[in-house]
Amino acid sequence: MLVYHLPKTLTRLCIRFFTHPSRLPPHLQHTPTGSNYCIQSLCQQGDLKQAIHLLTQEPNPNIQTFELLIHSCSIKNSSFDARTVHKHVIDNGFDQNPFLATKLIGMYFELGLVESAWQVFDGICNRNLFVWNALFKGLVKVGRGDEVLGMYRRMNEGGGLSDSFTYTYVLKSCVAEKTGEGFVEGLDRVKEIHGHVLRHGYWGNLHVMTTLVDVYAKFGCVECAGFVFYGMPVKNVVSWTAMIACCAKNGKPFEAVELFREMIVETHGLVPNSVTMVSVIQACTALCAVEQGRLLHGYVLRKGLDLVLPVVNALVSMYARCGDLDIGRRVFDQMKRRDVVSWNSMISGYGIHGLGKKAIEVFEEMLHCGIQPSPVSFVSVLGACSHEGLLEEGKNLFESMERDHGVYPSVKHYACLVDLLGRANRLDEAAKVIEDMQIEPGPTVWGSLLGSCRIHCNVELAESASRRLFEIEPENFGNYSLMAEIYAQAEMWTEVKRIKNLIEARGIQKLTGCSWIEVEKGIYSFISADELNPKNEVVLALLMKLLTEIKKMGYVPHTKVVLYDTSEEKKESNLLGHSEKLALAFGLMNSNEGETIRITKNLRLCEDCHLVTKFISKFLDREILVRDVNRIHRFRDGVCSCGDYW
DNA sequence: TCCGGCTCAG
Repeated sequence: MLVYHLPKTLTRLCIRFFTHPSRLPPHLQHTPTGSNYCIQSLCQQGDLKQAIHLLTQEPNPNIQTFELLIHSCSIKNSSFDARTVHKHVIDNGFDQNPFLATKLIGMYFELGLVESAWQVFDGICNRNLFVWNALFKGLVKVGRGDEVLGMYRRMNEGGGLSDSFTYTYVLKSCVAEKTGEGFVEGLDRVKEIHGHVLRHGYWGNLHVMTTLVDVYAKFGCVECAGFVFYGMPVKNVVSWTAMIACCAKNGKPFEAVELFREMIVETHGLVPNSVTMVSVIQACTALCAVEQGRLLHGYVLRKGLDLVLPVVNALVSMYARCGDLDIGRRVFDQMKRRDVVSWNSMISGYGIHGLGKKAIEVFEEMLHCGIQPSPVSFVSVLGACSHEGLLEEGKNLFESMERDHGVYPSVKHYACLVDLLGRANRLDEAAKVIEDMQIEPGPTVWGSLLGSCRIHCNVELAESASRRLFEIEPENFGNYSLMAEIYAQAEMWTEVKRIKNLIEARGIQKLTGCSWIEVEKGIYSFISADELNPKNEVVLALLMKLLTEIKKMGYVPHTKVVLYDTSEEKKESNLLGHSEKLALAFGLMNSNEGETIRITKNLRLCEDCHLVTKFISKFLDREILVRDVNRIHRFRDGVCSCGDYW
């Protein structure tokens, strides 16, 4: 009875109690307002079924009621109810209401019912900007970015003006499109939209500009991203983070860490958030900078960011990939909550160390905990099998993917399988797998086969794989160098020359070897040089001294990896300039006896460097850790953890 | 009244 006298605003506050018409105050019973209250109340309590039941009896539902009903359908992920509610929207004459149309479009995209979303959009005569934006947002969400640009043009032709939201969606749609229609076209579109953004005066808008930074980053254009970033009149944590992530993801981890420092030192009041931390931890992972990483871990703990799953996941991965697998495991074990990414981080951590059996163990533990494996879980565990040569286990896991877990093998999984078979010298079987594939093999799969051919010196199969690779990936230097290496191993020098001519004729950019090492919390990079750089004089002197010593122990330079047809002497000198050797010598000069040396390299470790590092680890009784693109090599007492099989 | 930017596993 009290409610009877309450003013309207207070009555609204009481809505949550009106879960049934009988609970309404008398003056609201059997009135449209009362029924609306009941439906809204039920939606808020999550009882969608009952709400819809009332809806069928309600003569006059209003816009707010429908808004809540639509929202509930998204939350409950119920397509059936969604269609019922939509039907009622139409029956009640709201089908031309732009507000509800926006909500309906959002709902249908949320439910993955793209065609229904389109129908709502097409049915609206007077579309306002919200309706357009809902369409763009939804299309990006469901990965149909390729349909955005055409609609954006149509909107412009119809005289519609964009706002900052429109630009962020349209920009993101270019990324979604990147994989589908080609890289260059996508990038051109970003530049085109960039022009629109500037012409319409959005150059100072934080959201739009940050999206631009991110989108350029996703295209790998660090320069363009930097241009936008440094041109921003006002920056906040998010824009800084976008730029840091851009560097971290695009092979410039060093710059990422520098930017992080700059952000903390030079800006006032900008506090890194969890996303910033994830990005900079990722950069440290790339650099094998575990000391930096430890400092960041401390910061994470002080700020209570260790409750944020992605942050801890990034830490687990950082320790594991930097060689501190045990610490990674400890962080993992202490997690209160784990998602599939946490598990995958741990699985791939074991994999990169060549501990396939441990990786399988963790994978099974994950299943036991009721976590549904993701496609990445299989990439990680199959990769781990491959590193330890666990052929049967790997094959069984591959077969179980679809059968037991409903995960369809993608090219990456096939690449793992081909690698697994190839490394085990089952090259014909590997080739058969490719032949029987239901999907287009693509460069990763052919690349796996070519890599295996290198291990087992199979020139014939390598030639057929490389022919395909040169066709589908004409710009990838790695393929040419791999093939040249295979010819060099077989001492087919004319063919080596032919490949080198091909590289020149096609104007392919050579990949420079680069190694990083952390010394006293500073990070140093070394670039491989064909000519010895006098700047590295001290480093080279130490290196030569070491080489003289290990030659006495039986080291013979592995000059076959040098693809120049030149004198043995010149070849040896070329080997000396490899970045990992320079980094190693630098590390030895700047560390204490007994300290582990950690180096990371952007390419595959060459046979000669591998050999030299083995000898040096024995000669100086040092543990040396080298992470190349594929795995971690732990050198101890003249032996490498990879078993010379990488 | 309706919508935004940056992150972890391969």
